[in-house]
Amino acid sequence: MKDEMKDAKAKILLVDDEPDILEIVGYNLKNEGYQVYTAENGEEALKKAKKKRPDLIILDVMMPVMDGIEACEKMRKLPELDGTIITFLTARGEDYSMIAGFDVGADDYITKPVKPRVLVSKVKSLLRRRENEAPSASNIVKLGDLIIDRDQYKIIFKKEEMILPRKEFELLSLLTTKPGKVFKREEILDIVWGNEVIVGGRTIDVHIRKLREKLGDDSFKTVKGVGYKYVK
Amino acid sequence: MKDEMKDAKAKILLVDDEPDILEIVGYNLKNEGYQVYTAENGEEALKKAKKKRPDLIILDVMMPVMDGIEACEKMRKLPELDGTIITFLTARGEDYSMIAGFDVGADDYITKPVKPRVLVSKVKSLLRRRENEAPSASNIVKLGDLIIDRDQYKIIFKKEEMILPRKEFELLSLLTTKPGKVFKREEILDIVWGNEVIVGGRTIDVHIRKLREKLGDDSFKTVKGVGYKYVK
DNA sequence: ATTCATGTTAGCTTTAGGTTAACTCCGTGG
DNA sequence: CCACGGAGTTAACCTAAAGCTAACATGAAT
Repeated sequence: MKDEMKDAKAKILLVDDEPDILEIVGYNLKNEGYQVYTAENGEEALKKAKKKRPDLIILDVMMPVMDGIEACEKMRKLPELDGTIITFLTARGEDYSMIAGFDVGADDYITKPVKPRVLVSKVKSLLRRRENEAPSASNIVKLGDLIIDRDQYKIIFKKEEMILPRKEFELLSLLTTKPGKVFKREEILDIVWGNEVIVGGRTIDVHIRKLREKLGDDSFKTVKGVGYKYVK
Repeated sequence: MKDEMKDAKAKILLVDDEPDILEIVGYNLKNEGYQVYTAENGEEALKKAKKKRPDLIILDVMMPVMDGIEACEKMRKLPELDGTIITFLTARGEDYSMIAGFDVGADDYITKPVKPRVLVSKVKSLLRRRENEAPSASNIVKLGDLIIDRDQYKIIFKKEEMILPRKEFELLSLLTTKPGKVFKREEILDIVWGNEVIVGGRTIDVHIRKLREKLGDDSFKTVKGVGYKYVK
C-alpha cells in the first residue's frame, strides 16, 4: 500500500522524438499514477530534467539535436540528478547502443517495441530498486572525543580524522555499539570475523592492541576470561 | 502505526539561506507529515528554535549573519533545546566544516546535494534514534546499595563502581539471583565451576571471603553444613 | 612485477585470577 | 577440657589468558 503511494508520486521523464511513442507510453505510465513529463530530444530533456528532477528518465537513443547517449552523459554530471535512474529505449538489434548506454552511466535499457504491460512492470521494478538503495540509518556514533562514521569507514579522534584498517574499524565499531558492554571473544569472532572463519587465539588481542595504540589504552578494558569492552 | 503517529508530529527547523533549498527540502519533509519551520540565517534560527522547540534542526553551515557553527554552539547552551537533535547540511567536500560541526555538538551531518528520499530516511532515522535512546532493558539487578550489571560485568556498590574477577562475579551473581535462598556448596560448584571441574574444599570459602572483603561481611551468611546465602 | 598495507600466526613474556595447603578459629558433644 | 568438624584466613603457588613482537601471508594498487 505504502509503496504504491510513494511510487504513485514518482516523476518520470520520457524522451523520444516520435510523438506516437510519447503518447502511448506516456498514457500507460500516467494510468499507473506517475507524473509524466516528456521531451523530444536530448537538449530539451536535459533542461526538463534539471527543472523537474525526475526519479526516472526513459531515454531514446536515436534522436535529433542531441542523442540519448550524449544526453545521458551530461545528465550524469548534474548533481541534482544524483539519485535519478536512467534507462535507455533502444530498438531491438541495436545492441551496440545499449553497450554505449551503460558506458555513460545508464542503469538499464528497454527494447522497442515494448508491450505496455512489460514497460510498466519494468518501471515499477526500477523505482523499487532505488527504494531499497536508500541507506537509511545515519551511521554515526559520537562518544566523547571519538566519532565513528560507519558510512565512510572513518573516525574522528580528538578532532583528527583518521581511517582505520578494516578489521580494526569493524572491531571498534562493534565495541562501540554498546559502550560499556563486555563482548565475549566468541561474540567478537562471530560478528567481526564471521562464524565460519577460524583465526588463532591471539588475533583479537593484536587488533585490540592496535586500537589501544591509536585511541589510547584506557578506552579498551579487558575483562579476563570474558572479553573486551569499550568505555568512554 | 504508532511510530508514524509520533513521527508525524515531529517538529523540524530547517535553516538555510537559499530559498530553493528551504522550499525543496521543506516540501519533502512536509510531505512526510512533519511540521516544518524555516529560517534563513543563524540568528533567526536561534529565535525560532527557542520559540518552537523543534525535535530536529537541520542547519546549513554557510550562512550570512550567523553561520551554522556559531548557531549550533549557542543552541547547545540553551537548556530548552536539550533533547533536540542538530544536524548540519554541508556541501560535499567541505569535510572540515563537518568536523567543526561535531566540535560544537552536532549529532550528524548531511551532504548536499541530497536526494529527497535519502534526506527523508535520514531524518526518520535520526528521530527514531532519539526515540530509542532509553532502551536497555538489560541485565541489571538492584539490591539495596548493590547494583549488578551482568552486561558490563561490573557492580556498583554504595555508588562506587567496581569490577570483580570473574569467579567472584559469578558467585555473587548466583547468590543474588535469589536473595535469602541458601545455595548448597554442591550447587555453587555445579553452577559457577561446572560439574566437571573438581576443586578443593576451601575454594568457595576463599571467594566468599573476597566478596565479604569488598561488599561487607554481613551480606553473606554462612549456613553451617549447608552453604551460603546472600541477604540485603 | 613490485610495493605497500593489512591481516594472521607463532612463540615468547607477563599477569591476573584461581587454587591449594597449612594454619587458625569457633562451637558442640563426649 | 579436649577433640572434632566445619568454616575462616593467609600467603604461596600455579596456570590459563592476555600482551607483545616480529615474522610471515595475503591481497590490493600501481
